Amino acid sequence: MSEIKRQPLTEPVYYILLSLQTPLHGYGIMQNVKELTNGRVNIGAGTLYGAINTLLSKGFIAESDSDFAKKNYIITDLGRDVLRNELYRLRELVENGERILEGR
Amino acid sequence: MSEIKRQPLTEPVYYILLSLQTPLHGYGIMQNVKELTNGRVNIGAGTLYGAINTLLSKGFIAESDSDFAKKNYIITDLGRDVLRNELYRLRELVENGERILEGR
DNA sequence: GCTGATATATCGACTATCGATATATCGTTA
DNA sequence: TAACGATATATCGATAGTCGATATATCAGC
Repeated sequence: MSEIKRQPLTEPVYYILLSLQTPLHGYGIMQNVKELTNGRVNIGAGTLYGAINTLLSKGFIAESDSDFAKKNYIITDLGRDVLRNELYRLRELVENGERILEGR
Repeated sequence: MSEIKRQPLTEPVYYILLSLQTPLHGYGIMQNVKELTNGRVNIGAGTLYGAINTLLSKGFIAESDSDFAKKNYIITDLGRDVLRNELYRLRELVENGERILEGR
């Protein structure tokens, strides 16, 4: 497994990548994440646009069908690999937590 | 739910709290986390001792039966509440990931 | 025309992480 | 007994991520 594919993701970045299975623009990501988490996760503007630039430069997302007012993004194959690995990592956290806290 | 009980935990802090169900010292935490995660999570010294101080000041852990060479710590009731909430948050991340990535 | 929602972007403050560095003790073994 | 690696605590600086505030502009409805 290459290093780049198994970096832990922060919660905002995880939800940004989950939101980009189909093309979506920045503001739409904000709303989508808020809805997905029933209002719990509110991505700040600074986080969002900073994260988008970082994800673009890492090749985890790409620009897609932007018009003059809205820039749309979509996850790349590399981004999907990273996201799948993150899901494994999260399952490990949950399993360890359940085993230790609930004695399973 | 009070604010302090639902702050997202970072991975190192999560594993530090999981390690302190029984009294343990700093270096023991390092080793325990490495073992729990099959070598994947390696908590740096700076992270560990910085996190211990933060957790002490927040009341999530407390000192317990230290001797001159080893300082032992244990999770508090507040810390256990925080850890349980973190487990709920992680399950939400996993469920959202599975639903969106695997169409469940 | 006014207002609020939509939309992108930058800034500074803050926090956490990490590896490097430092110091000291302990047990083994050459 | 001297040397070594493991144990153990602690600080430092570099880096990166998050957040809220601020700024700017467009768009729809009233």
